[in-house]
Amino acid sequence: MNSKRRKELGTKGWKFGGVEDFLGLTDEEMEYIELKITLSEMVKEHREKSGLSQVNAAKILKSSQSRLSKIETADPSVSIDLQIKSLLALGATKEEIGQKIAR
Amino acid sequence: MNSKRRKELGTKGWKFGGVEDFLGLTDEEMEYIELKITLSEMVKEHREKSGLSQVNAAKILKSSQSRLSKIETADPSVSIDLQIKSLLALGATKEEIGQKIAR
DNA sequence: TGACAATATGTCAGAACTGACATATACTGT
DNA sequence: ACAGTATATGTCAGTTCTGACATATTGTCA
Repeated sequence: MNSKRRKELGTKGWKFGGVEDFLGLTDEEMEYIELKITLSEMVKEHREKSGLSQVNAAKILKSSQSRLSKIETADPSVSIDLQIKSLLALGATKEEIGQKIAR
Repeated sequence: MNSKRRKELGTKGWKFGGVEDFLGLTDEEMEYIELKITLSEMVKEHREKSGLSQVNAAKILKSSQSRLSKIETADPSVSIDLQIKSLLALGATKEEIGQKIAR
């Protein structure tokens, strides 16, 4: 990740733990963000596979189109918790989720 | 799960989505809880493998002994988010996490 | 181009989560 | 039984996340 991209994340609401701020994420922070991005892609895939718009899928999730959009774009205001609940609600299994995370 | 156990969870702070309340968890809710329990076991394993007490491990996590205990007992007040951050901080990799979730 | 559907972004009040503390219970060795 | 260590449980003020709404942007088709 170059510093331009990092700055971009920074200005969009990502803020990172300690001293390193955003000129040097720890491995741990990197993995966390990567994980979140993986899950966001997975939600989008599942939704599209079901032929649903965000508006309709949001109803299934008992949420709103705007939040679903944020889920699918790995917005910093979205927790991994919500991403996983969304995946399960869209019919993904633990197996699928784990496998995608692992590789 | 029998209804006694379910009641126990109910009284301990677990509360489940909709109509079914706790006489009939949806698959989705079951999977969510199972996932949380899996992660809680994983945190404990990792900590013990490192020979750390909850007090010492909590320092690494920048949290408290009591919260770590809750993480390891899958307390309803703990998010999957926090469990995953904890695992990463204790040195687990995405690969390990995914694999454990998947099987 | 313009109308329409889909997705993205900004904001905020209410809900859920977090770290910290106090306290309780369990486990070990003496 | 007692002291010491480890883990569990209850509570709460402060922080973060959530759903909803408004609005903006992007994509599609005639």
